[in-house]
Amino acid sequence: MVSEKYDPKGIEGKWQQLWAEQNVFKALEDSPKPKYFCLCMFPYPSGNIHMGHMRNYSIGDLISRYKRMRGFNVLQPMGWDSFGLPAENAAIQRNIHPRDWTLQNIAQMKVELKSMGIGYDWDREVTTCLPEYYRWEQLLFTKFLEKGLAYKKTGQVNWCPKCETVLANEQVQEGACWRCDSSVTVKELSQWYLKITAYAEPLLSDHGQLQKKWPQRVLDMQKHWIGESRGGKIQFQVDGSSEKIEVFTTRPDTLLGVTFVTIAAAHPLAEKLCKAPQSLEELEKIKVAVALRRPDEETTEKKGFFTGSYAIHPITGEKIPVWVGDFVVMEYGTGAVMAVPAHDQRDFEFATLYKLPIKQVIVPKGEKAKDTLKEAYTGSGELIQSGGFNGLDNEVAKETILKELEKKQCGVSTIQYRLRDWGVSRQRFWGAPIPIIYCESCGTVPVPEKDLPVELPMDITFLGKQGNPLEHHPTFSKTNCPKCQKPARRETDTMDTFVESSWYYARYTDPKCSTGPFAKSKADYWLPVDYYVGGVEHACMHLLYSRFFHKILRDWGYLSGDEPFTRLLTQGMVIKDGAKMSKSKGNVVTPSSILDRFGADTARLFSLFAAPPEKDLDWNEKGVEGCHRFLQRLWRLFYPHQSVLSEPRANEKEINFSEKCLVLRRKTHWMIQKMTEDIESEKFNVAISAAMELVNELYSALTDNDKFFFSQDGKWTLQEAMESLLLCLAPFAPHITEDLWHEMGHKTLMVLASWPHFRPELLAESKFTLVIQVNGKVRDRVEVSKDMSKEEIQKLVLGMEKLKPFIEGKALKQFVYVPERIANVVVV
RNA sequence: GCCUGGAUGGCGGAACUGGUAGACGCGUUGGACUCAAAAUCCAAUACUCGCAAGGGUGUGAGAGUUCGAUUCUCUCUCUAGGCACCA
Repeated sequence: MVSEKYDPKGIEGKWQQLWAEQNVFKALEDSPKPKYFCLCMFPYPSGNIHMGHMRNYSIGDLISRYKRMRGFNVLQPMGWDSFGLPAENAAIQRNIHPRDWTLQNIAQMKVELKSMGIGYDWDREVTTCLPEYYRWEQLLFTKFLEKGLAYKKTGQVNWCPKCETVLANEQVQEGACWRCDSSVTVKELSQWYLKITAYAEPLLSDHGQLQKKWPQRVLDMQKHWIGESRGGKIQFQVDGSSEKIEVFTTRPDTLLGVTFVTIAAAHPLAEKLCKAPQSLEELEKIKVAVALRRPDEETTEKKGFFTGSYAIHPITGEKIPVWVGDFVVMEYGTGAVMAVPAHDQRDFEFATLYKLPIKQVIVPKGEKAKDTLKEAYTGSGELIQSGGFNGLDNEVAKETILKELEKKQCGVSTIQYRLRDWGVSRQRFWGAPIPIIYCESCGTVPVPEKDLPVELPMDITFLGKQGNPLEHHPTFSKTNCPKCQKPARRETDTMDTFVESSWYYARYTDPKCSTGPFAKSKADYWLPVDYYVGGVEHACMHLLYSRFFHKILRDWGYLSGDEPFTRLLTQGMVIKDGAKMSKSKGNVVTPSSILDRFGADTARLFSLFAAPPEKDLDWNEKGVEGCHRFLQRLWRLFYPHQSVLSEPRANEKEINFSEKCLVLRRKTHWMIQKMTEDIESEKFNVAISAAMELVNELYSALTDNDKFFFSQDGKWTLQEAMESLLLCLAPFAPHITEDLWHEMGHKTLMVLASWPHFRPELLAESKFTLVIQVNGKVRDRVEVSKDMSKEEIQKLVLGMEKLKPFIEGKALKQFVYVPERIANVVVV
């Protein structure tokens, strides 16, 4: 017997246990149903579940449960992105091994997740800090090396003095470390890189497959991040030397407007070209200034100097001066630009400052060159002062000129990307060791597969400074060369944690595989992920790296398909009092406190109701209470009628429904339709409101006449409404609905029930509310029959008393009638 | 500066392909129940003029298209996120 009071604590644990005992969330590959892989971005095990997690997983579980009810074989796994800095910080502060700290946190968070009643297949749990996971990542790294897609490069890297670690460009935000916010400095280090740039083109072009299924802004952000520029590389011979300066330009059409060449201070030829007096000192000054420049620094006046050397224009053969400019960066393109001051604003400013010639070569069609330019003209037009190219449309000229240069073998059309290779070395302990051995005779040798994994040692001391403790470990770095067996040194750098999260989704398809990262058959069955939910902050890093790995794994034959995630939902942050919840702001509300007070169903319902999923959610205690109140209302709708509701349903055909029942049944089927559509279109907050409307309507029916539900048709109507409500709310509030479902007499678990079908014929009405306007302003409304013709409607409307003051004495200009909606009388 | 979103009551948010603006929830007010309170139930709730009937105004601002615009077009303001000497 159901108790009078809704007691979430009493029912939630009970059903969670039953679901677990009956293994309802276990995903197997031998189902006749179509597969559905629903995935939420896995958490970093920081200690406790926070509101962002709760929102994320409520969305994922809603989709998973909904799809299961729609007849899909659903896989929803959970795991732990468990390498990372906080574990090392904890190790330093508390003298505990990062592994122990991490595993404790995982245990704690798992308890919290379970108390939320999320339907995970826990048999597929993946923990990235365990050797059974990272050994495969190490294997993949050796494949990268073998395929020439991993390489070592010495260069300037971002160095965080506090974390004592290298940061990827992507991890530097406004000159500060993305995690600890310290100012980032520059340091020379030898680093491992993965050649993501080799996949720039497919990463960009496969966006076509994601259109409409991923948020447009994520696609846009990735597109800018990859930053494709089409243009050409053009060589300028250095006058009196065999050296060539290669420039990259997107505007080969302006080639005849080149009046000088500007190179970066870090350009390899810079020193050689500095022939003018004092030019070497100038070079040094600019080098230092550029090196100290912060990424977020505002651009001031451009600085530069003439080197004393000249280059030969590839078309005209003219001698043009070579300058060094601080605005030319070595990292992009070729580190040298052809300066066209008339058609590039930066070149224009530079030329104006140093009084260099400005030559116009493009003018709007039919116009002539201006006497003086106030700024660069970057628009389109036709070529002038360009010899044989005169009169050409500049878009056409781009190709024509490049072709001419190709003939002369001093130019080629290319595509330049902004994307840079992915530096994966970290001078950190708590990460997957890079499986490399340095041998004095054999050089850089990958650890053979049979020796994997390279495991992290347990006996380790954390100082909190002096970089990676692995370097100070007595034996870790000491090993023998796999090739020649001589003593050799093991790499002590570990991998960026983004490497783990780049392929974890695939590991879920075969999480215990001990012969490889996963079996291809399993991956082919489950992948791609059908629905991926997580924060938009991962738009450019995690989501790009995962796409890169997926293409790599496809090309190496590990799996099939071009893209890892078919559909992406980026959920907003959880905000309180106008700011993101954070410890420093002291505005944190923990999910566990909400679970204790209101239960999991309320917490989940509120997470889904308070805002559309992609928008920020403002945490509001009163709103939580409102959701709790709704569930209580649902409970109380059931309780007084439990004897009626638990009776077996009669045959619908034998019931003669009163008008009142038909109205209620219409609302029931309207709700089913509305909720189905709204869930499909990710408007979860609106879906919930439809259920609330039906509950309100049922309450009203009861207030009118409390004996209503004892009549045959009333009872049937209530049973149908209640059953539909429970089924539709099941993905939002699974415990209370499961409980009431069983109270209604069902013997099987609701989790496994089918989603209800709405009956269109019950939604049909013979009447509708006609809105009557005069000159576009609403003046009245009237109930009319659907089978009235336009003429009949017009006659009815024009004869209406209420309209008289607005139309009398005026001429009817037009009568607009939109069937079943609106009638507009236009008078003048 | 550039790119992409967004702007609707006191608040969170609804609104089909251009067709009743404000669903649903919160809050507020009033009522019922109660000795009383809480809880619950019912009702009202954009602003404004009016005793009322009824009228006027209203979706960031301004224009435009239309019988009719929160929705489409243009200009602008504010705001969030992303990018930035990218050749």
